[in-house]
Amino acid sequence: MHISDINNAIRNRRKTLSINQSDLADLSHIGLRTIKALESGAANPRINTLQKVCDVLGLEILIRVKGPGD
Amino acid sequence: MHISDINNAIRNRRKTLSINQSDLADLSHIGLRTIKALESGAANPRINTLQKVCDVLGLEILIRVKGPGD
DNA sequence: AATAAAAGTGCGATATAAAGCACTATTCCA
DNA sequence: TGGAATAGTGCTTTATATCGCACTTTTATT
Repeated sequence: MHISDINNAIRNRRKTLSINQSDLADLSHIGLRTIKALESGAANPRINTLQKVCDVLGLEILIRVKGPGD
Repeated sequence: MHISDINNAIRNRRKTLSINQSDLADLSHIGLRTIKALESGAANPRINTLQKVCDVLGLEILIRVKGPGD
């Protein structure tokens, strides 16, 4: 899962967990408006914002050296 | 490499490539002041900013479901 | 030790993420 | 198909990332 698909990753994971945007907003202490922006792709979020949402969803963000076959 | 170690990941990778902060700033089209903030840890960068720097350094940002053993 | 190169930091200006609010659009059941 | 739940969007305000500039501190080289 590449970072350019943040919005889909988050949405898919949220749906897998069967919660709505409002729940995710509350659980992650992020404004609903921001969650909406995140999922609709109209966002360039700060890393902390992304991190908070990922924490709630059981997702992790990694940074690593790109391999030859990517 | 977890996201909380962004600064170290970037610094280590930059040193591996033997370039200085000023070079990295130019190559990634990010202000030197921002690169400095990034590496010194005094930053909550936007994902695009991080992405640009990672592109130059041959790093990739991933998002994935957290495994049981993390 | 002296100098140069590289990195860290304070400040002010600007751009924009994040927020709430109000409203519209879509989805989904009964 | 009508109503309820959920999701998307425009607006304004507030918080803060990003920027350049100037300066200090640290590190490296001779």
